[in-house]
Amino acid sequence: MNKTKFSKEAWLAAGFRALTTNGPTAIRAEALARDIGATKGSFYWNFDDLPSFKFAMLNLWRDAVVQEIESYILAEPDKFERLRVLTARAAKPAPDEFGGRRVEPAMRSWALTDPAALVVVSEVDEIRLSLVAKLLCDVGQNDPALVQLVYGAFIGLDDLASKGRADTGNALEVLLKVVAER
Amino acid sequence: MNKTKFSKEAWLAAGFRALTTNGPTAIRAEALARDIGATKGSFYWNFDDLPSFKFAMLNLWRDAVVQEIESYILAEPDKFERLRVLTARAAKPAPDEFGGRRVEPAMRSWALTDPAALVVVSEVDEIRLSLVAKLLCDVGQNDPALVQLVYGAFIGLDDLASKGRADTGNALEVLLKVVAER
DNA sequence: TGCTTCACATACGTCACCGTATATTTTGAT
DNA sequence: ATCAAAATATACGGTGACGTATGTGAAGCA
Repeated sequence: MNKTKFSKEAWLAAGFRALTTNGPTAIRAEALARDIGATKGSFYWNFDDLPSFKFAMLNLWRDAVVQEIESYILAEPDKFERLRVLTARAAKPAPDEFGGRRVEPAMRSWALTDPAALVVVSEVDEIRLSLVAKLLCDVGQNDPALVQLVYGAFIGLDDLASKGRADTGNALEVLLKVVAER
Repeated sequence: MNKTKFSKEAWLAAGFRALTTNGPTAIRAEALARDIGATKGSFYWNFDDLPSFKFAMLNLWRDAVVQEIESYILAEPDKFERLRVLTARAAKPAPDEFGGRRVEPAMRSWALTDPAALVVVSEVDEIRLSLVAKLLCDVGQNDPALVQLVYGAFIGLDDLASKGRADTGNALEVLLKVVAER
């Protein structure tokens, strides 16, 4: 299928591995090359330079997030089931996560120091905040602060989970239960 | 007062500036030296090497967190007021934050890639989770998932705030209001 | 004044990385 | 089998960092 020895996808996957294990500054041409058993030559053939490679990573992630939302959550017809699916996805991140490790905290961490990453993470936040607002609105909850609370908990619990602490699923379920009782 | 030109404190403050603006890998002897107008000589006189400098940063932060809890929250006698103070501190982080920027997200980000940082962040999480558990217990809430939810929201909203998005205070207040209604 | 120690500055060798330029191999078309 | 293009490898100059070794001005004390 792959005509070439090292596809763009292979390079990008290596990029996400580097990002999740050693942070954004670990995204380096020569290090990635060692990882996949190639040399810089292939990297600079497939990508113009490091910034454009990182740009490709960021776009890939945003597209995956949008895809995830559309295929898992919006596909669910029932209002309440949609919220349940949301917490379930939060509890156990997509199994096809790049590189096998949790990408979300790494992306948010990246955005702290890289303006290009901040742009994309902000776009994703916008998308997901709108989604949460809509889902909550569908079940009769219109408080904007509640939207921020749910999404904030989503983010924070993911961070705690990445450090092996929180049981994300239970905690978010409690929130939904509490909301349902209003 | 300072007999020496460049105190350990000045170096550590520069370290936090570097961390918050450019991430953990920006904590470099020569870069910090340029920042405070010194050279490496002073750095390696005051600290053994980079790992021990980072260790000093991590300890300083943990001590500040403990200090913060003891002086602001535990000092408050009223159960409910303690919770309110907690949300207030979350909304507007300590004004004496190192380097003038939000340290919390940077520390959690650091912990993603540095085992030494993970140890200290985990200690801090332990301390604050116990604190939240106690505060909630004091007002009659014993659900462990609720503790995780509150602390998760605390973390996540801080991250969102660092990206200029959430109004941390309002969101956490909503949570407490909801809890109070149980 | 001379000596020592402190608190830095400077000089050095090494290494990892960037991006470019230039081989070299592999693939596809004729 | 030949030739061109595609895909990857190698070689290079330059930069910035680490940690060590050594130089140096100022304080403190004789």
